[in-house]
Amino acid sequence: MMKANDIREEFLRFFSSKDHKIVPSAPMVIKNDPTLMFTNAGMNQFKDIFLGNQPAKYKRIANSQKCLRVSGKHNDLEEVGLDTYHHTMFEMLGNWSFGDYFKKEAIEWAWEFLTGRLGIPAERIYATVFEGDAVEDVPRDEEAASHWMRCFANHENHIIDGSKKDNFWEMGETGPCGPCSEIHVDIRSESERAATPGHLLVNSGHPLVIEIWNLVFIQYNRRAGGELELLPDKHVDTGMGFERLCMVIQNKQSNYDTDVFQPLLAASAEVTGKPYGVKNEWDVAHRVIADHLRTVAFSVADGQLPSNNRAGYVIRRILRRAVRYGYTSLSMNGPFIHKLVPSLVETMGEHYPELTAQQELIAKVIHEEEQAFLKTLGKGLRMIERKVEALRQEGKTIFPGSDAFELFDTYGFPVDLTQLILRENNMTLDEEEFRKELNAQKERSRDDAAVTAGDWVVIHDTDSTIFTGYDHTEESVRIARYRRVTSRGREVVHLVFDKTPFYAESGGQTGDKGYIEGSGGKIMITDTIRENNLIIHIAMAVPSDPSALFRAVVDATARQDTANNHTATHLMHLALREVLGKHVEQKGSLVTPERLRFDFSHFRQVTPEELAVVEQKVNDMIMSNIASEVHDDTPIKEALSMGAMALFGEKYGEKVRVVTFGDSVELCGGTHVDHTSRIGLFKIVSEGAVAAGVRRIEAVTGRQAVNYINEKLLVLNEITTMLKSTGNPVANITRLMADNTALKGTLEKMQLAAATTARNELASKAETAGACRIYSGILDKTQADTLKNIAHQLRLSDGNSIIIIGSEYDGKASLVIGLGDKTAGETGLNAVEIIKATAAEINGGGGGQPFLATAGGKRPEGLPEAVAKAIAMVKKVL
RNA sequence: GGGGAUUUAGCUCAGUUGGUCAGAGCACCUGCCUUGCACGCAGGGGGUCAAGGGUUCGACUCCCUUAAUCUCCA
Repeated sequence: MMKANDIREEFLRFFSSKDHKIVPSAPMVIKNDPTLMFTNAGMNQFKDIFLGNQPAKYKRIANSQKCLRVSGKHNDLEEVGLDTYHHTMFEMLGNWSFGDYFKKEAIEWAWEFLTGRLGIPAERIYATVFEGDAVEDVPRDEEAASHWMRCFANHENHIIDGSKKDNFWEMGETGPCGPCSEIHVDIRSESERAATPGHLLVNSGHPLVIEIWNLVFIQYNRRAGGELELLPDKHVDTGMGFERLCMVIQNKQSNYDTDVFQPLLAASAEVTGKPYGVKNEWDVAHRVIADHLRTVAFSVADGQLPSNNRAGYVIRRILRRAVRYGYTSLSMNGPFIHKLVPSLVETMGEHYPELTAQQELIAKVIHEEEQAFLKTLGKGLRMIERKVEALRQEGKTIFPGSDAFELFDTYGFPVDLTQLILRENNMTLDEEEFRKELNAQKERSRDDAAVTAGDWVVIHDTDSTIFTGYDHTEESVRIARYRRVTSRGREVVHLVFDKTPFYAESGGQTGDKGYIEGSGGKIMITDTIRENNLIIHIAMAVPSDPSALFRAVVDATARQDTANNHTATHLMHLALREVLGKHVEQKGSLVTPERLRFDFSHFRQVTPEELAVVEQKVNDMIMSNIASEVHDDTPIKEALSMGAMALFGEKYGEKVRVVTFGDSVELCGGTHVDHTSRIGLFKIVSEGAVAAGVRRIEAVTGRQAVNYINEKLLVLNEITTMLKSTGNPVANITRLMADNTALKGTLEKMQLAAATTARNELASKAETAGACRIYSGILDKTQADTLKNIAHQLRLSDGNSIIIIGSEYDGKASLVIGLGDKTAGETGLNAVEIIKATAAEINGGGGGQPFLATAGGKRPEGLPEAVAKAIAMVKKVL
């Protein structure tokens, strides 16, 4: 039997023999494309070539690409596990032609590979061709059909017309597109095939009559208005599902039965104690776990950790889906998926060294995520139990959809789990209401997210922008093209130049700001971003004459600050590896003019001592005034042999830019200082954790570092000045704190004593009215709190008391009325009423409880009046 | 990007349309009893109630802003 690894090799060898350049898989996580979070098709890394933003280096390319289909147009997540062929992550084998061969060769070679090299019988193969579409005014793809007719010895019923839905491929709303031709294979048994001919089952969702290869013939461009225009260069883009191909070649009925998944399923069965192939519910769960583990592990290896937004959140949800299946179907209520990582590394680590290298991190991240999710599950379970109990008390059996939605929306408690629990309690969910709430939320998000991009207006046709910013911050430029983009009612303009000194956000370094200036005046550039390889300058307006020549000027101060921070990041990376060890790998980086932020793999806290050493090493390198050495267009192999640190999950071309400062050698496209001394000073500001096994350091350099230290020194100076001491401020403060606690103790005692004195004095002057005793008076400079205290003590010690006291403090008047328990209960007096009536005298307001009320006012002179009035009020009742 | 939620002692969390309310369990310290498998008893330390404004006689509690974290939707 041909092993999966052999099949992949055979594919690459075959197309290599047809003069194709074999390229490595791009990372799964996409960094420079706002329309796409993950690579979801083999063609993603060649998108710029199709769009005409970049010339093709090779006319023919073939590869195997890691893909993820979990968001956007292709979202297979909820299907995974239920059947035997959906995956979140899969490998796509593909061959490409960029303006080179077209339909004839693409079809002939596909045929030759499948039937000749892999020996798939011709009678089991079916090909579809585009039937044409009247609305689009596109005819049937006769060209493709004629080539297929020459392949099949007996083509009757083997060439099938397909609709626009299945056989017209589009990348997105706009852009390159064209008809496609799919190859389907029938792997049913002889008897089944005799009973129902295969061509009737093509594209009908039969699990054993499946599409394995899609040949896309890109010949049109879809404009924003919806019309199609013919492309001058025609391209071929093909994709063949690797796991499905393995299933066909290995004579299996399911992708999961191939040697790609079997070891994982076996490990899952082992760890959970539930064998595969015994019970459908268990099997579904095992498949979910095997698939999702692959996805999460590769994602972490590519540098994308689970997090609470965007791509990271997608990864988190995938892992949670696996945990949930383990929890409900396999009774796993503790973390276990992380235990399967070694098995994955064993089967795929050889071809994907990034898995092996980061095995420990992957397992640790997964473990932590499992624990966190099990905790939210536990929380949700408690909430749902409370609600179920409340419903039971009321004798209801329908669980409100709004409650289920709240559990789901706010607490992340899966709705199918809610339903499961309700079934166990003989209750049902109001699903309609739930859906209504969900749709309402979707509506809100859609309204908010509306972004409309206009067509590019081309002024000067150029292949790609030349970046001159490594050497210049000013440049005379022409606008190559522009477009207007509206988002949330605000319009911005995207400008592309023929060449530019502006650095576009990339590799963690933020984009340059600045302006362009022409005869019509200045236009500010607020940011520079990168879409794939296009450098886009974000401006507020289109110049009056876009075809004119402009002077493009980068904000040089911000650029210098950024360069300081970027170079310092490299130096710190090196220092961290020297101090902590070689396991330190960059996991994220942000370089702005203000500061730098660096995330890296490390399993413990970095101690203050280690931080100090790192900081010292970086400052030593700064003071050594090391000159930069930059090698553009270095072959990647040569760069790596120079000791350059390549990052997993980063896409590198064959030629790379190498930035060297002494022992620090990195592959980097960013802007740097020419000598390290320009950085001036490096200061670490904070260190902390961002995820399991990942630490974050924030630091400042240059002017910002000086500011930072000055601010700290200012505080220290203030402290020493306040202490009036030249000695050690720490010792002084320690002593002060000790004194403070001691003083607090004495003060408390004295206050108690003063309050007791005041109380006694009030008691001695107390006058009797009926059954009650009135304690009244004006105390000397007493805080409202203390007054309250005294009143409270009096009312507790004497149930028949009426307390009316006031005092001036800090220019303000306070008044407190208290009633003993008996007074409050029997006389009908209410402290709140009294205080409200009397507070006017001190020009204030008040309130409280019936037995104790307070008031504050701005007129201390009114205090005697207020007290007298209160006494009068009380006496009237008694 | 939008909606919802959370933030109180070292940890896990209580805190009633604003009012003697800053608490519990675990952990920690001291003493006693005892020596093991969350031992028991007594006493004790520890909190700018995320940060900053505002309303109020009075704010952990109400309002606004900010931050971090969680969560759903895009």
